[in-house]
Amino acid sequence: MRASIVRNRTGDKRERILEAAVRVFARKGFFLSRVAEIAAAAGVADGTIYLYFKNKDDLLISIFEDRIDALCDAVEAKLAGIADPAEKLRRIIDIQLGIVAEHRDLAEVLTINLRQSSRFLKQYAAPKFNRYLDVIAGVVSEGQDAGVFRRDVPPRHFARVLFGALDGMTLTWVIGKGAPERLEKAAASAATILIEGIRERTSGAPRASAKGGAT
Amino acid sequence: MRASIVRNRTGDKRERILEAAVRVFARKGFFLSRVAEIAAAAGVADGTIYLYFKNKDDLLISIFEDRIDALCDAVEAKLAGIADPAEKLRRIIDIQLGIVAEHRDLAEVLTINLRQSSRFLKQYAAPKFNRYLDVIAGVVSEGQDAGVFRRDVPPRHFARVLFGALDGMTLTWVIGKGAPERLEKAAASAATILIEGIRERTSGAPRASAKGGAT
DNA sequence: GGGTGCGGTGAATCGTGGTTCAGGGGGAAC
DNA sequence: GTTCCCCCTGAACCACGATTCACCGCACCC
Repeated sequence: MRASIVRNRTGDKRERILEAAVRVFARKGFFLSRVAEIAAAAGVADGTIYLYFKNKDDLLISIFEDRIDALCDAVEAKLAGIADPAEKLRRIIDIQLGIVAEHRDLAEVLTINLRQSSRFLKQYAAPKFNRYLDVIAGVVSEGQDAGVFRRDVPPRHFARVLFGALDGMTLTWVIGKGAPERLEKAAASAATILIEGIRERTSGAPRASAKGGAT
Repeated sequence: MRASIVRNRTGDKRERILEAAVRVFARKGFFLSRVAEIAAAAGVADGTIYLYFKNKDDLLISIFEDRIDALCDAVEAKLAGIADPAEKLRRIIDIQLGIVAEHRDLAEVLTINLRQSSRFLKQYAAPKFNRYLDVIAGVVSEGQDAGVFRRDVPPRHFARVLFGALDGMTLTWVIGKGAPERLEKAAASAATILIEGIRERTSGAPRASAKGGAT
C-alpha cells in the first residue's frame, strides 16, 4: 500500500516521480522523454526511478492505472445525484473537458501518449477505456428506458461517438494552443450536437429540459 | 492514387518503401519500427531508404503528405455532385470510414502514429488536418445558409466533433479486432447522431425551448 | 558508540539501431 | 572492349540512453 494513505517519504517520492513523468511525457511524448529528464524533474537520481517502477514502460502504465481509475470514480460519483439522463450526459462532457482544461499535461498524456504503441494500448489502456465507455453507455440505456433517448442507436456506439468527439476537441485544443475558455465553448457545442442527436423526437413530449447549461 | 504515372524504377521504389513503411508503422508504431525492418519489407537495402528519404522522420512525414492530401482530394471530388448538405455529411462519414475499413494499416498509422510526438503533430499534421476539417466545416456552413442546419453550432466545432467521433470509432475498431461490417454499423449510428444533432428543427416542431438549451 | 539496513545515488555499462560510405554491377555510349 | 555513371547495397560506425550496481549516509536499535 504505497498509496497516499501512507504519508511516509516513500509514497511521497513515488508520487513526485509520477507527476514529473506526466509533465515530461506531456511535453515530449513517451519515446522522446529521457528517464534522466524525468528523474531531474522529480528531483531524484536516475536510479531512484527503478526503486519504484520496473522500467520506463511501467511508469507510463502506472500513470494510467492511477489516474484513469480516479477519473472514472469521480465521474460516477458526480453523476450519482442526477436523475435526468440528458443532464448526465451534459455533466460527463463538462467533467471530462473540465479535467482536461485544468490538467493540460495529464490531458496531453492521455490523449496523445495513449496511442504510442498499439500493443501497449491493447494490453493496458483498453480495459480502463472500456470502463469509461460503459459508464457513458449506461447513461444512454437509462435514457432509452425512460423514453427520452432514441432507441435506434446502440448505447455503446453513442459512447464511442461521445468519447471520440471529446477526445477530438481535446486534441485540437492541445495542438493549437487554445485558451481554456475556447475548450468550454467547444464543450457547449459538443453537448448540443450530441444531446440533440440522441434525444427522442416524440410529438407528445416536448421535454422541458430547460435546465441551464454548463456548470 | 498511384504514383505509378511515372513508371521508372525510381518512383516505383519510393512507393514500395512508403507502402512498406505504412505496414510496419501500423504493426509496431513509429518508434518501435526499425528502419532495417522497413527496408526488408520493401525488399531494398537499408541504405536505399536514405536515397529517397532524408531520415526516418521524413518517412513518416511523407506518408502524411502523400496520403492525406489524396484523401482530401477524394472526399472533395465525391461531394461535388451532391446538393443536400445532410447527404454530404453522410457521405463524408461513409468515405472516411470506408477508407479506414479497407486500408486498415493506413488507418492505424493515421489514427495512432499521428500522435506519436506532439511536436511532429503540431508541425506537420496540423495543417493537413485543418484542411480536412475545413472541408467538413464548409458543408456545415452551406447547410446553415440553406436553413437545414441549426445555427447555434459553429461549423468548425461540428467538424471537430465529427472528426473526433469518427476517429474514436476507428480507434475502438482498430484496437478491438472488429470485422469491417461492425465499423459500418458504427458509421450508421454516428451518422444518425451527428446529422440529427445538427439538423434544424423546423416544421411541426413544438419545441418552444429549442434554441436556448445548451449554451 | 557501533552496527545494521534501507532508501538513495549517479557514473559506467552495454545493447541497440539510425545513418554513413566504400564499394558492386550492369547498362549505355563510344 | 572499355569507360562512365547511376542506382543500389549492407556491414560498420558511433551516439545515445535505459538500466545496473558499487557505494553513501542517515536513522534506528542494541
